[in-house]
Amino acid sequence: MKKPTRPAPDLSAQIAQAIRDAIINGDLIVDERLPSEAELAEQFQVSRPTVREALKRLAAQSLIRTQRGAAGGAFVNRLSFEDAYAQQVTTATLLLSMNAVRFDTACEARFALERACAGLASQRRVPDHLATMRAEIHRQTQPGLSDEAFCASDVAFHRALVDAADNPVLSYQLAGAVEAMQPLMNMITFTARSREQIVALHTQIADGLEARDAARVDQALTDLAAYTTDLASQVMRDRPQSPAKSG
Amino acid sequence: MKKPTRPAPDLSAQIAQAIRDAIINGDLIVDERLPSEAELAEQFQVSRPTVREALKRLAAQSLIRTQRGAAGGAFVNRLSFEDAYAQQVTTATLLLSMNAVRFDTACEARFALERACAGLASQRRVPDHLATMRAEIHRQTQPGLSDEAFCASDVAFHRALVDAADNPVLSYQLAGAVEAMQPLMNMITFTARSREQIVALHTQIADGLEARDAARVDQALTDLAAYTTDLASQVMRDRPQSPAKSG
DNA sequence: GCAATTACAATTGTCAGACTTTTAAATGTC
DNA sequence: GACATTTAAAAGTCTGACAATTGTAATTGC
Repeated sequence: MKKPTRPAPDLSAQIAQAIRDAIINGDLIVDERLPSEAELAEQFQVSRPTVREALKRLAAQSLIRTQRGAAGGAFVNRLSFEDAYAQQVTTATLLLSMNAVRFDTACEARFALERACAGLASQRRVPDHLATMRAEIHRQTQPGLSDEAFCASDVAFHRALVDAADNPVLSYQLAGAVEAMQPLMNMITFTARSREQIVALHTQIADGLEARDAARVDQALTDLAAYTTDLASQVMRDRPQSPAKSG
Repeated sequence: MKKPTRPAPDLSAQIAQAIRDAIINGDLIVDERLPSEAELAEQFQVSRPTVREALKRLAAQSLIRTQRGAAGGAFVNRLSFEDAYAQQVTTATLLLSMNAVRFDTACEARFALERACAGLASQRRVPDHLATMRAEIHRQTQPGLSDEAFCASDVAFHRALVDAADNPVLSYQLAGAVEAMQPLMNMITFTARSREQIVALHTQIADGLEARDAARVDQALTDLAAYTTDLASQVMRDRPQSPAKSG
C-alpha cells in the first residue's frame, strides 16, 4: 500500500534543501556568510562530511561559494547572468541529446524564440550589433570555412541579434537555447549552395534591423527556420537514425 | 603579478567536471552505471569522501542518480524535461531576485516569449487547452480570490497557452520563465478593476486561440504586457524601492 | 613609533577507517 | 517450484585526524 512517494531523501539532500529554501526565502541574503561547517553540523545534528555534501550540492548550483582560511566559509552567491547562462547551456544541451528531441522540434523552438525578440531588436539595435552581424556574415562567406566554424559563426550572429533586444532576461534565455542547439546544427553539412542561401537570409535580417523593419526581420527568420528544417530533413533522409522495423 | 585566473579548483570539483565531460561527450551513456565510490576513489587517487562530494555535485544537477544496495551505485540520469524545468525555475527565480531585475524588464521578456508561441498555439491548440484556459478565466472572476491565488491562476492560464504550442522545448523554456516571474507578480495588488481588465484580455486570448486567429492573440498579449507594466509602475510609484538621490 | 615578520587561530579541504542501512542475489528449506 | 534465510555489495553516515589557506594579532627590528 506504499504510495510511490519519494523514499526519504538523504540527510545531505535535506540539509541542502533547507539552506536552499532559506536563500530563496530571503532568510539568507547575498554575500551573507553561512555558519561554519562545524556549526552547521551541530545545528543539523549530523557529521561534518554530511554537511559538506550538502554544501557541494549548493555549490554545484552556484548558490554558494566557499573560501578557505581564517575569514573563510560558505557565502551566499549572487547568481550572475553568466553563471545562470552556463548552467542553462549545460542543462539544455543534455536535455536535447538525451531525449532524442527531433531536430525540427528544436529548430522550431529556436526560431520562435528568436522571432520573439525581432521587434525589440529592431527598435533598440545600436551600430555595434549591426557591425558584429556584418562581420559574422562576412566570415560565413569565406571559402575555406569548416562546418563547425560556420555553425559557431551562426551562433555568434544570432547571439548578436538576441543581444540587440537589450533585455538581459531575454538574452539569458535565448542565448542558452541557441547555443544548446549547436551540437544538433553541427550534424548538418553545409554545402556552398546552402551557405549562400543562409548568408542571404542573414543579410536580410541585418538589413531589416538596420532599417528598423521588424516585419522584414520576422519574415527572414521565418524563412531561415523553414530552410534550416528543410536542410536537416535532407540529412535525416540520408542518414536515418531510427531505421524502419524490418519484418 | 598573479593573473586573476581561477585558483585551481577543488579535487571534488575536478572529478565532477571529468565525469560531467564524460557524460556530455557520450563516453557515459544514459542509465550506464558508474564505478562504485571505492573504485572511483582508486581511479582518481583520492579518498571516498572526496569522490562522494563530486557525485553530490553531479546529483544536484540531475546528471546522475544513486541507488543503495547490492546492485546499486551511481547511474547516468536521463535528464527529463521535468528535471530541467524545475532547475530552470529555481535558477531563474534566484536570478531575478538577486540581480534587482526591473519588473518591466522581466515583464517585457515574459510577454515577448509568450508571443513567440502565439502562432504555433493558434495552429495546434486542442479543446483541452481551451478548456483549461476557460476554467482559469472563470476562477479569476471569483470575488473572494486572494492576490496569490489570482497570480497562480494567471500562471496556469499562460502555462496552458504555452503548452498549446505543442513543442516541449518551448514549454520547458517558457514555462520556466513565466513561473520564475511569479514572485515579482505577487508584489502587485490586483484591484477588482484591474482583474476585470486582465480577465477581458485573457478572454481575448482564449477567443483568438479558439478562432485560430494568431494576430488577435498577439495583440491581446501585447495589450496585456502594456497593462501589466502599467500596473507595476503604479505599485513602484507608491512604494519606491530605490529612492531618488537627494541633492 | 612604525613597519616587517612571525605566530596563531579559524576554516575549508582531504584522508583513513569503521559502522549502518538498504537491496539484490545466492542459498537453503519445505 | 515457492518461499524464507543468508550473504555480499554498495551507498550513507560517523569519528577523528591532518593539511592547506588566510586573516589577525603578537612580536621583533629599526
